[in-house]
Amino acid sequence: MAKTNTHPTLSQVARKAGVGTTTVSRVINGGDRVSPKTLAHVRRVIETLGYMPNQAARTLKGHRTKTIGLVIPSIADPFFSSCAEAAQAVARANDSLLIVTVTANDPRNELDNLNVLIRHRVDGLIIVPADSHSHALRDLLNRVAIPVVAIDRPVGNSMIASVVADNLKGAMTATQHLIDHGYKRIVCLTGESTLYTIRERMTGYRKAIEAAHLTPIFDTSVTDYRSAEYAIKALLDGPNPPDAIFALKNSTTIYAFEALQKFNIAMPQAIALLGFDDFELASTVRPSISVIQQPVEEIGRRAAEILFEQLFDEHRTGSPASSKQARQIKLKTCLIQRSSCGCTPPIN
Amino acid sequence: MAKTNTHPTLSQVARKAGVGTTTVSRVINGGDRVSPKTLAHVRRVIETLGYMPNQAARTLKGHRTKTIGLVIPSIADPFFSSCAEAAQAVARANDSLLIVTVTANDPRNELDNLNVLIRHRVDGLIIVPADSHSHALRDLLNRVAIPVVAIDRPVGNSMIASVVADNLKGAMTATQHLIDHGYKRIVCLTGESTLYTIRERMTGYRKAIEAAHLTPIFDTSVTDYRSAEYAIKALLDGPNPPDAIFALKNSTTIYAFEALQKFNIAMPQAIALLGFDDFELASTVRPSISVIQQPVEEIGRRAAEILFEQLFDEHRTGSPASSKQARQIKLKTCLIQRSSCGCTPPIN
DNA sequence: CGCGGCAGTGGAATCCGTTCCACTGGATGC
DNA sequence: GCATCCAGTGGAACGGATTCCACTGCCGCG
Repeated sequence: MAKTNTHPTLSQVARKAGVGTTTVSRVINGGDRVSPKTLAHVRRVIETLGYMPNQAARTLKGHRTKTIGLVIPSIADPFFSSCAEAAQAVARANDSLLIVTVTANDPRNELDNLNVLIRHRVDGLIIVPADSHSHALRDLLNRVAIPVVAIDRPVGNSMIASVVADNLKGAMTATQHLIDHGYKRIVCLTGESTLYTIRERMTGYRKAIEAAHLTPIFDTSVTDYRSAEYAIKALLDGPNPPDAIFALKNSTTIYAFEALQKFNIAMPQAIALLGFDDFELASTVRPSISVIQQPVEEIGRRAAEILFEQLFDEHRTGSPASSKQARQIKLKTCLIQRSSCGCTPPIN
Repeated sequence: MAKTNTHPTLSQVARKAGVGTTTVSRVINGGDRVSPKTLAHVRRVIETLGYMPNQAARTLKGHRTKTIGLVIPSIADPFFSSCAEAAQAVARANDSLLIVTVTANDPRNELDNLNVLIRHRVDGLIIVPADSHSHALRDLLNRVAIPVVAIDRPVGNSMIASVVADNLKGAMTATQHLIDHGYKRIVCLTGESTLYTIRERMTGYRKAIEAAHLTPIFDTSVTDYRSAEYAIKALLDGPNPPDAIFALKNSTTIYAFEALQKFNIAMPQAIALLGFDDFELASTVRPSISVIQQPVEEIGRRAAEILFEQLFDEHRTGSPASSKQARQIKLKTCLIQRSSCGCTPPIN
């Protein structure tokens, strides 16, 4: 029952310490313009009372909330959680709190989440737009006058800064790599193909294939283990069985890998496998899987850094800094050669 | 330049709509006690102005912030991110915002994070205590009069509710399973052994081993790939090579698996492997790895549910509900039989 | 000696929703 | 017909920290 249940307030501290509220406020904000004696005394009172400033009251007055919002499809997805962790670190370094909300790629959730964050008056936003072309999203982001950075996918037709992996080039590199190693019938497993990233990767694949005068082969049917088995069986039994598989995302890669295992199809002897996006166990499974690796942490980190830069500029110039064209950053991907695609892995 | 840069306020809405602030407040809170005509009119004005209530001002008056805090070691760890996602869902269902902060298991970060959350006047807390016996932590949690639920690890010597997996029984089941299948020299790979969960698992292992009159063999040295190779080589070259390995956590399981692969040691013929904590690819690698599975989502979900129950009780009774003894919930783990430990996996 | 200036301090207005209370006018009850 | 009640509404105090401005001493300089 020692619990007070109600937080002490600044003026209670002031009264108990026999000083004015101004002084207490100064003490909790660094103690400038306060005599050392008063400082120590007030600090002691704060300690004994267990006083903690009320953020809501602060926010109400000053205009920075030291809070930024991150809107992602899922926390459980390693890609996004790594981004989140990197952004967190930057936020902390800037003395800010990161609030993460999840959309499950549903534009309605996305709008809800954004509304909540805006109510909380976040200083800025990092967002993975569920639908790159949503009007509602663009309108909302245009209306709130805070810095926004998109990651993983840009927001179409807008002045919003973005940090994404160069999916197109990555896919080209991957495809070219397979071509260079003599593969001729390279099938591209897209999984769901509505997302921006997947479409970029599809384009990259097509470009490389066409440049080599080969035939692009797309399969959009693989969305789980079962469909992977089915699709791979169909492809192998077909008239022109593929000699390589390029899977455009993690889950698809794993489904394909699993199916190939099940059919006892040797990788890379019978079929090569190359995935887009790295995952921890890609190097542990046998054969280890070659992949295009995205700079996950860098995406989160850069996005947060750009956000805080914008915040800083805004603070300096007073107005919603938009002088320089919104930056569209594309980060290089990296081909990780392992054993699933016909090239000797580097000695390990 | 269409941007306003400053959010419209409730009284601006009121003025523009030609009504009182009270009425606008009622409209944004559901529209009770407002005539349909006024309601529609005010709604229209809100729409055109793009008005969004300022959460800070709300918080300042009413006492609920509709915000709960989650303090975990890492977002990138699948175990915790799954917990977080489950807790998120419950929070959303209760119309609350979940704020996730990460400690990297550092007690200092933990205290910092808690302070930030308390400043923000979260209604309640879910926490993975970095150090179960920290005085500072207990004191802080005792002082703030808000509901707290610990997950994964209980807070020692306190009245704080907790939701954890039954690590001890899980480890006993695992060990017993190995014993039942004829393994006699079962080595236990602990990895870092300071954490509560690991210690519980160690105890479970020891109990089962001793009940079967076997000799417990602990190895605490495995913390990365290299050390796993070293340790396993040493064990196999030793006088009494083990016939089974029980790894107490994910990373250790993977390191051990990798090392066994490298040495071309057949699982489970030469050595059985059983891990604690499931991971997505445990079923994909060859051989697939048997594990003790924790009810990850359930931990997050139950914790959040208990928190909201406490919040509800508190709301009903007015005071920090602590009538019934703080609940310590232990959730059952589950043995997932796959092929790495000498038992035929269920037909799949 | 007198005045500017500065360190140290406090009073009070301010930020923006919420909510208690008071008020109006029309409908209902006896 | 008069008292009651209620739906609908607005005024204004309130919550807690920040911050502008004003005030008091005291030092130093001319």
